[in-house]
Amino acid sequence: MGRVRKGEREWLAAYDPRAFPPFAVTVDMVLLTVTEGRFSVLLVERDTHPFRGFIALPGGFVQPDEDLDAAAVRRLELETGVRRSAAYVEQLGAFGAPSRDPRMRVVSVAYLVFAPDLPAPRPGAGARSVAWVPVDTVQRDRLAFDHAHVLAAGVERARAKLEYTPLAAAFCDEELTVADLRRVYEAVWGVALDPRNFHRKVTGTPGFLDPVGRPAPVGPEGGRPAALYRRGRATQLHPAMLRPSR
Amino acid sequence: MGRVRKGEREWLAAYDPRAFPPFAVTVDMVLLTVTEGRFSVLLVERDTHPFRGFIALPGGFVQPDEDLDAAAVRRLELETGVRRSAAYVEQLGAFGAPSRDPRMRVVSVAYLVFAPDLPAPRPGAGARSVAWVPVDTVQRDRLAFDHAHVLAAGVERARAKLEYTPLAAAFCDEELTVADLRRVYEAVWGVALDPRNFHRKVTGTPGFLDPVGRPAPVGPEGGRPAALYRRGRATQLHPAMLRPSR
DNA sequence: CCCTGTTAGCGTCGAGCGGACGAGAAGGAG
DNA sequence: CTCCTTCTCGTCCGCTCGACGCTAACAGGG
Repeated sequence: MGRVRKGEREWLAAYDPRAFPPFAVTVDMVLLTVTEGRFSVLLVERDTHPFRGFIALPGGFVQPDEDLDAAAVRRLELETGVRRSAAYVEQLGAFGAPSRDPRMRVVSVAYLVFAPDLPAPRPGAGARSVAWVPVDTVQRDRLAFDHAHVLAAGVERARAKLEYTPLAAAFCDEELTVADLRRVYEAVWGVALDPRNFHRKVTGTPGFLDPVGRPAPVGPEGGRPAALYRRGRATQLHPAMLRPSR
Repeated sequence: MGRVRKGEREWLAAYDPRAFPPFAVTVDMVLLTVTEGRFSVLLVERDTHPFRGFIALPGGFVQPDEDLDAAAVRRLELETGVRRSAAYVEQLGAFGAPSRDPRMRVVSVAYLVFAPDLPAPRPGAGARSVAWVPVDTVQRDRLAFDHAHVLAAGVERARAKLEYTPLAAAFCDEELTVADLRRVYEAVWGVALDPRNFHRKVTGTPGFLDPVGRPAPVGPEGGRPAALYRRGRATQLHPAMLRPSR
């Protein structure tokens, strides 16, 4: 709540609640990761009304003195234990159809999070269970509220973001190989990419990846060890990494 | 407000208002156009508290049973007389810092609108005056609330949208010439574009412009009459129309 | 040791796109 | 007519990207 300026107190006393219809404001988190080669979203099974027994995006009410972004980060740490610095967080948009919550008028501000591969978190309050679910296997008709719509928006935003930002690295550990990054693109876009052209593109884009100068341990399938990289400082890709065949 | 299901009434009766902190929800409109060759935004001068005398984006409270998008469209017609079909409207995002409104906790959902060149509208309720202001001459420290932040987000979103969508045509009349479209890009991006390469690019992208088969009247500076086009059916540009020199 | 299978990384070729620019087409003013 | 304007088409060249060949560097089996 903002500070009240001198001289406005009388005016505030005349505040007419009918002119300021009350809303509840929530944050809903579209938490995305790539685990076991699948592009997945964190979903909870609700244990409270409304939509008890339905699956839903994690979320909750914004506190009276809490910034929207802060509420999202708090929820993120609550649900997954991920600190903000370890993931990428951006606002997805506001969803506020009058009928989206049967209890009362709720406007939900959705947030999109790219998280590295994490162990499945333990259920929080109000949730029966919580799990990473591959986005192409989500049962949309079992999703609570308008979360099918929110999830679809988040997935599409994520797919587009990989084209013109280096954010695919946000799905990987701090030190990563070119193949790690390629597997992120392949999982999120659902396509196979040529490893050689991908390597040329990624290593040739300044600011995308910084070499560590040390090789990664050999993977389970053998083969030549890959060089390790860290995320670079670029925030945009020029030119963009375009999805094939559109 | 959603319908209450059977069996939930008792539960609703136990509703604790402290668990659902009340917020006010508003829409703020970033109305953009190109007029007299300048990329401009519609701003009002406030005549009511708070921020009386400051300039602001047009906006207002969302009604209890009103969808967010519907509130934005209502505001659009109210402020400019533009019907939804004549302009492009998309949500920009939610802005909800706790201190953004000194009266109470307000979450504002900002909308971005691309409108064709319009006569300056008449002031609405609570506004002393209303005018199209070139975005590069806006006095940011005279803007109310966090509208400098909202406006900056809207302008940047608009500049990016022109790269990968055919929405530049939303700033033009229904029938337009390639030069009309080029002047939109030049005004929004603040750069000069080569008319010949622009022509090749625009006419060579399927679905961007559909030829009408009729020439436009000769402009004030003379020259060969340009062919008229209408907006095509494409929603994305492939490949994108990239800004020069980045 | 050699041979094989794996992945990593480099090189090459050709199609296509975009920036720089030339030149003709089609109008008006004088 | 000349001169100016803008519109439209065409050429050249460099860059990027898709397709794909080839070598480098590991592990494991014989």
